[in-house]
Amino acid sequence: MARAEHPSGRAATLSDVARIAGVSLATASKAINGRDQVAPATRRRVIEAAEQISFTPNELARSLIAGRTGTVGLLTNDLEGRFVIPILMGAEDAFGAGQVNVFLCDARGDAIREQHQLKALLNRRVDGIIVVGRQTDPRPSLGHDLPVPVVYAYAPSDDPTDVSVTPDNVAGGRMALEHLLACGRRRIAHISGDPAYAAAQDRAVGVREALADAGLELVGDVMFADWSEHWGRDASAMLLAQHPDIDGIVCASDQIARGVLDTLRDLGRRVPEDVAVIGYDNWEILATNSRPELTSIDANLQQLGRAAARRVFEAIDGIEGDAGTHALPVRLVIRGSTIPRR
Amino acid sequence: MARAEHPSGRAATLSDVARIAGVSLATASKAINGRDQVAPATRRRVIEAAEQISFTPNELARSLIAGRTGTVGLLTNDLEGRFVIPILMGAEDAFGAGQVNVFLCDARGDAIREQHQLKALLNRRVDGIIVVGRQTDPRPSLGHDLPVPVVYAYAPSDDPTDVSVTPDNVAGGRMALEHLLACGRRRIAHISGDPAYAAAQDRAVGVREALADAGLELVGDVMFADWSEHWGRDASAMLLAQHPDIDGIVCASDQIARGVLDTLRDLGRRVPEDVAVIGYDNWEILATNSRPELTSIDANLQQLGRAAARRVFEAIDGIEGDAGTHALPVRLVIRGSTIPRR
DNA sequence: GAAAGTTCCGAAATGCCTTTCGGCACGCTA
DNA sequence: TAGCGTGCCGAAAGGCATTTCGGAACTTTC
Repeated sequence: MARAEHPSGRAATLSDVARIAGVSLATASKAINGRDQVAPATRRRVIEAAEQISFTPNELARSLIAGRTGTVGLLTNDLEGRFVIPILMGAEDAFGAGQVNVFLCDARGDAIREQHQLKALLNRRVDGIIVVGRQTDPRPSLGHDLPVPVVYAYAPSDDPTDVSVTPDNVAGGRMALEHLLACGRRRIAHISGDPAYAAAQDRAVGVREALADAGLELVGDVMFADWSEHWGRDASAMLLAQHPDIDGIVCASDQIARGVLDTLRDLGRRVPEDVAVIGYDNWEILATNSRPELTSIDANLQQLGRAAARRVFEAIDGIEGDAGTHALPVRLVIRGSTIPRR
Repeated sequence: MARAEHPSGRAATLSDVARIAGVSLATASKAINGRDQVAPATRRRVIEAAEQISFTPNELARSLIAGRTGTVGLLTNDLEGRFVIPILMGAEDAFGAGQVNVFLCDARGDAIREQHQLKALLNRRVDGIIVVGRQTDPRPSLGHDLPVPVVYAYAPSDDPTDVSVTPDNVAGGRMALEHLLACGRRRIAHISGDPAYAAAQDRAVGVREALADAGLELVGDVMFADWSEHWGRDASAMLLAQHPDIDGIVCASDQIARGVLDTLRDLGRRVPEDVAVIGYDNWEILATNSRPELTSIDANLQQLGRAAARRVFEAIDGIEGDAGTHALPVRLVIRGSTIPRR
């Protein structure tokens, strides 16, 4: 096994360094941490000694004194899903490599397990917690009797006095529709996902609002079912049978949009010339491999993660964050399914 | 902000408990940790006191004494990719919720950053480290002068004296081909991905071996380019133009297979009746949404993660693991692209 | 040359918990 | 009643690093 016992048999400690350098613990500590009250020559001696035995300060002991650990817990229920990861990356990014470390816990959707994880995190004295949900539906709050700040990301807390950050799905729906309008489309339908998801409802609201603002109406009703390609194929087939004159489709996910593209192709409709299609999520692997490539709404999840991390930071530093759910802006990524490419 | 200062202003400590219960620190510790040498009545009193002020032992102090922290570092370069997550889940799973916690670090492919992360992990005195690569190509070893055991997952270490676990790509290629043979196919081609990837080469080896064992030869050469749907579409178009009589295609990824299915559909070939297609990775979102659904090879990544965790465990407990790269079995997932479904 | 002021270093306390070991009190045996 | 064993509790050390504060050694000033 890749394990090399140090010569001493244990990791080097500060007193080892002090002994070798011929100074006291206190002096060694000061020298290494760059505090003054240490003569340059002494400092050099200490640092050399430290390097010699490759001393690294025990972060545990440090944390014990400092009262903060420089760790943050990330509690999720949806590692499998693709939404958590970018958020996690954003958070890790914001925390800065090496400064703060993230404890990752996946509760697998089990409330008991979540409690366990939470307790473990608190025992480890994390400085803060980010809770990442699997959908944008509100989730139960962890409560307020926790000794550390908590920020909810993606899925907001159901308690309005908690701090939550979530993507702005209404704005996303609106943005998608406005793009189709800008592309000259007027007969637009909306194929959505599972109606039980707040995300589906919110995006539909945005779509409707934008249409109303333009003095238009949706062609047919919003079509709800699930988030799959299958549904995208079926829904669009039904849609075109009923409304052959349609010229734009807003899809509530890229998967749905992929299905829609398939059907349109089968039916001989050209995209985007005959029908423009826009997806949602900007899941690159899907969006950039379709024919044509898929215009989509990107929820800026990495930025969401950064925002969550920033708020945790502020709270740790004692800055009062404003409670409530903060909807973060999304962005449009234009590809060939709405605007023809050479 | 969701932060409730404890009445005392700080988290409860063991001495608080002891004071309230009217016993000494030592007794309080014993009572709470279920050690004997404590009278039942005393124990009860202590536990009540602890609950009253919601005391939770400071894991930091504990770790400091125990010499082990119950934490493991997971060092990766590929959070974006889809391979790390199942491995991570498997590892988390094996470690058991609440027993061991995982520090997640993403080095973003930057060696400097990786060094930083590594150092941070060591400072935090993790008990072990799992290194997860982005491809199955060997990666540089972290070296042997580390005070904790290291296990490499997915991407093996380039140092054969390290412990590595990786999926068995040769067996996977073989398995894919044998399945096509079992389906009665004899004129089989292989569309692979980026030839620079060990995974692509290994799978091709397996395919060739299995063909040779059956006394057959590959139709055409192995086609290498990249892992995309685009390539799958283009490659299969070329293939069918040259070898119209083909009846089976092994694809080195599900993405490629999706492209192949598209082309076959466009050309009016029925799958699986005319041509059977098998993918690789068993990426459900792709495999179960295609027409027909895609038979694929699953690398059992979650199990890989568990195996890595187990080996780290063993090493922590002082059990000598056998060094070298361990290829873990993969499995076949049969769907409609090779066997007709009603 | 003595008083005052700098520099630099070290002893000790601190944070929180576990564990060892000594000792007190009680009950039992001879 | 003396002696011994047993059960229960507490003082103190230990793990690692930081910080405060007192003091020794040296320099400056008059």
